[in-house]
Amino acid sequence: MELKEAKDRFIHTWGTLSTQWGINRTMSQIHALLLLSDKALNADEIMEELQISRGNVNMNLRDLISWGLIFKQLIPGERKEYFVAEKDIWKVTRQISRERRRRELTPLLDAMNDIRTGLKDSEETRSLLKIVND
Amino acid sequence: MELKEAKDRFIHTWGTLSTQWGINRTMSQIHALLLLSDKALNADEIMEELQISRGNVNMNLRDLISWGLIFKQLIPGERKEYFVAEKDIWKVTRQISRERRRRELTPLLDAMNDIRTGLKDSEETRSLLKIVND
DNA sequence: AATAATTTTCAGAATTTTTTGAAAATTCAA
DNA sequence: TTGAATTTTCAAAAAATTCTGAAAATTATT
Repeated sequence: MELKEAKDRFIHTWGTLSTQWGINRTMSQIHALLLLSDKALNADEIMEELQISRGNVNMNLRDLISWGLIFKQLIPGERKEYFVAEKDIWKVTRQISRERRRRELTPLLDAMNDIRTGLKDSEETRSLLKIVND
Repeated sequence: MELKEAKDRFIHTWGTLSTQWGINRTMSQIHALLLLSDKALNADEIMEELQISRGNVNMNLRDLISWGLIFKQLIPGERKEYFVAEKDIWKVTRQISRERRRRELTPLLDAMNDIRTGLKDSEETRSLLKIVND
């Protein structure tokens, strides 16, 4: 297998599986592409490589940045913005866990808390409280 | 807050957040409903409670069973099938992790393995191998 | 200040996922 | 058996999500 083919397969697999984790396909394909690239890439290069629109690239790059998975890199003398991925796979994993907790688990726990404090105490509430308190 | 209201809120919150984790809303609402119910419920009761179709209930019940999160319970003298959820929240968590690993992580690792073994060795492959090997 | 390059936005289009509901299949009781 | 009760399937409809592309906004250059 050639390097190009291997990379394409990796990007494709990564993108397909991600949807099952609630992450959209393009976002993870861009992430994979940057993970595998040893140089920083700009929007046009990503569009070209993945055959997707500028708007799509732009939105997903910003998402990836907000997840702390990629970073802008300004290249002196270049007008365009370039992007690089965090390459340390363990940092990546930790960062994803941290963000998920912040974005999704915390709101759930808050909602549970609201329920707990708002709930009248009674014999009946036991099973609910047991679950909500864990 | 009344118990009924608290339960409804819990089910709703659970269902909303789940989509961000790649689990569909109905599946997690049914799960939440069964988690909170101290008696086993049948399809009609779930349809009624969540206002969804029979087909939808049926499919998602089977999904939940295949995830090991709920179980069929046959009630003597009853024709209908009843369902109960695993109530121990830690067992639930462990079960979800285990299933996700089996269903999603394993295929990813397999795909990576294919790439690794199929890849010609060369100077260029280093960065890819580094990621794939971790 | 004018203009050229680049990025961002977002309404509508395309795609994907979920849901419905009626028909088919299955199960059980008489 | 027969048929009534129940469960399962699945094509089509509905809903949700993602993507496009052109216009608007921003940023840098002359």
